[in-house]
Amino acid sequence: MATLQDVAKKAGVAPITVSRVVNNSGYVAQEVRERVEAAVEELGYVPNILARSLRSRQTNTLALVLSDVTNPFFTTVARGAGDSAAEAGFMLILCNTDEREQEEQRYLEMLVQRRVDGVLLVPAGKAVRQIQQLRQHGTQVVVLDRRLSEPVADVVRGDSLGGSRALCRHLVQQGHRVSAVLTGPKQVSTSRDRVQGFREAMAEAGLETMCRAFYGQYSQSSGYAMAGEALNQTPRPTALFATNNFIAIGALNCLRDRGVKVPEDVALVAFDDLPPGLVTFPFLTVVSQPAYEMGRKGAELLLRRLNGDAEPYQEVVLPVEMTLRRSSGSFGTQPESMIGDASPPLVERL
Amino acid sequence: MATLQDVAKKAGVAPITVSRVVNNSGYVAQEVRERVEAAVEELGYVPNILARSLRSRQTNTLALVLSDVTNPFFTTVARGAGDSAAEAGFMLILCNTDEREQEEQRYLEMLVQRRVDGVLLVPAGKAVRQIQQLRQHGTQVVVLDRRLSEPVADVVRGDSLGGSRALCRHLVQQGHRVSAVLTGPKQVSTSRDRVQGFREAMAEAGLETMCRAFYGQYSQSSGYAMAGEALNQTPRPTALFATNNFIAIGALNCLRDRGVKVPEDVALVAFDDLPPGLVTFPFLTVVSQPAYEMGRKGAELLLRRLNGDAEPYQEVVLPVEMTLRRSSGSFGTQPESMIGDASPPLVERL
DNA sequence: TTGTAAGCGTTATCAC
DNA sequence: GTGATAACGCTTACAA
Repeated sequence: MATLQDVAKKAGVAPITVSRVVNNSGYVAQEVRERVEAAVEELGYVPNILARSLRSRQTNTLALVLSDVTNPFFTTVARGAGDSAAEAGFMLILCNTDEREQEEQRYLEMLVQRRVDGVLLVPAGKAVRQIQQLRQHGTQVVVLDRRLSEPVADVVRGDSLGGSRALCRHLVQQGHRVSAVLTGPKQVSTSRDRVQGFREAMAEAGLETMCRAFYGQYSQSSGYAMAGEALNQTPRPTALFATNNFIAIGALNCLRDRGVKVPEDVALVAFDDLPPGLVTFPFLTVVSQPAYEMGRKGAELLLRRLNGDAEPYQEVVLPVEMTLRRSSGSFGTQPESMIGDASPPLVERL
Repeated sequence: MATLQDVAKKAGVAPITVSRVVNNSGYVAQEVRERVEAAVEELGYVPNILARSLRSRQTNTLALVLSDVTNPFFTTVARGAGDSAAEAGFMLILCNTDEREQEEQRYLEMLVQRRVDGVLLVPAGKAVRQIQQLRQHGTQVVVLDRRLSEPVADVVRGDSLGGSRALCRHLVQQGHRVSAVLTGPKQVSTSRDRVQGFREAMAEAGLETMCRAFYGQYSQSSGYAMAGEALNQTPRPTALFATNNFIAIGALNCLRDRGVKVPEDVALVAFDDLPPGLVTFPFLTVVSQPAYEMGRKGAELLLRRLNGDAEPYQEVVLPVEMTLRRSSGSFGTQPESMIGDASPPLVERL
């Protein structure tokens, strides 16, 4: 494989001159430039970014560390981040932690070794120490989706508290008195915030003693299990709040297996919509977050930091949107025709 | 940031000795090893993989170049590839081409510059030249999801022909005489193969003159448009075959907007299921591919190549699975209850 | 079992 | 405008 040196020899110039032509930096006479370009062409020269990065201390690479791309919410975040990165000429490394702090730690170490310029992190745990370590090694960090206990990095997240409060107020309005929230791990801020929104909405209605919170995982199986537990309570809840899409799906499966009808017997609302169109017959009342925007904004913020922006850390809270559908009984109790249902759901921007 | 040299000085050994300790390669006396490890610890030394890669000509990095992670099929492929890579200590770079050859080319060039060890490619076009170029630059390639016109790389793909044949035979069995296939770009092999399967099934039943093929994009909007065109044909088709999930969704929207009921007025079958559970009320009769396996197998094959496996190129055709559901009329014409429907769909392994 | 010397392919720095 | 020189941090090849 031809190197910059080879090109220099062939063009009869110094290596640095080739470098200047290739990178369009510094002054190069038109005549020399053409000679170099011809040599590049002839030799099929492809610059070695590793060598460049070693010297320049810039890899033009970002990483996105999240729990699972397979979750449609994160899929969309990944696409947004990827688009931002590509526009800036950066590549994006993807890492799935499955919400395990140990995996996260392992990936972060690998990323520092590779000298990625920045990391978009959806932290599985507290993350404060990890972020400080990254920064110590010269790696910038922007946190996505989740809050930090201390302001050690920029954060881009959705309005978990407001969204869940709206969703649960809706349940109260629908006449539900006994309800339960099925949520993810306690150490994840979205999990805590969404429970908090639930609590606040119930407290407003004087129902704090009538509701329960179940902590588990942001997974279908956990959603299934938690729904089962919730249904065993007495008095039995007439409404369930699933704090993410996977929990909602698990809960739905549990309800079906038990012969509990939604929304006739039990209402179900959830955080995170499935991408519009992906579901043929949208059914769940949800609060959805601007996932694509989250990925995009996060990457943009990160890139700005890399360009030396030294503003204090900021927390960007993106607005969420509530969509009322059948699962909370908002459209009567008769199943609608699966096809040809033209009545649009009610959408409220929060 | 501490370097290997710093560690060497602190431990009173030569740099190469530190290298041996860090990489667990070559002989190092226990006593020396401990001394080095202490120094590593004390200085917070993190190896610089860039420098290592520059010398060793290995980046321990793979790339996955596909059309759009947002497509649940590719999301799952990405997860499979990511898991394989992680197990081998490799990182995975993700690139979205949106089925544009120019973007693909741009990404491939960037990947060569970065000296990734291997590329998992879902080619937007013919790709033969691109693959040869990559290999010329020392980058291994495994092609996913799509066939190549010449055997220039390993291929891991699903059984498009067999799957679509089965799906379309099913349509014939259901009594459909006039039908149409809505498919992606002509230059993509899956698109051609699925049309071919459709044609073969129709020919078997002597219906070749009663069917039409519409080529477009693997997108919702294209699916919508093609369904519209198909419905304008006379005689109007009573069955549509969408060759991927996005086209199916677009078609479904078109049918709904036109007040055409599925499956009463028109039957719809499709390639690619949505991940089980992701859809609350599965409705579409589909052939689904083992997406996770495809990503995993592809990455494994690639890693084996990197380890010097010199077998001739192989084409791995993964079996697909047909699932009969309501959209093809397999379960009668009455909409079933959306919840509490315990009757399992019919699944056939091909 | 450990070390020396050279080089991987660039770019930063400074000089002309 | 162009170039010489050194350096980025590591590993290969060979020697001791």
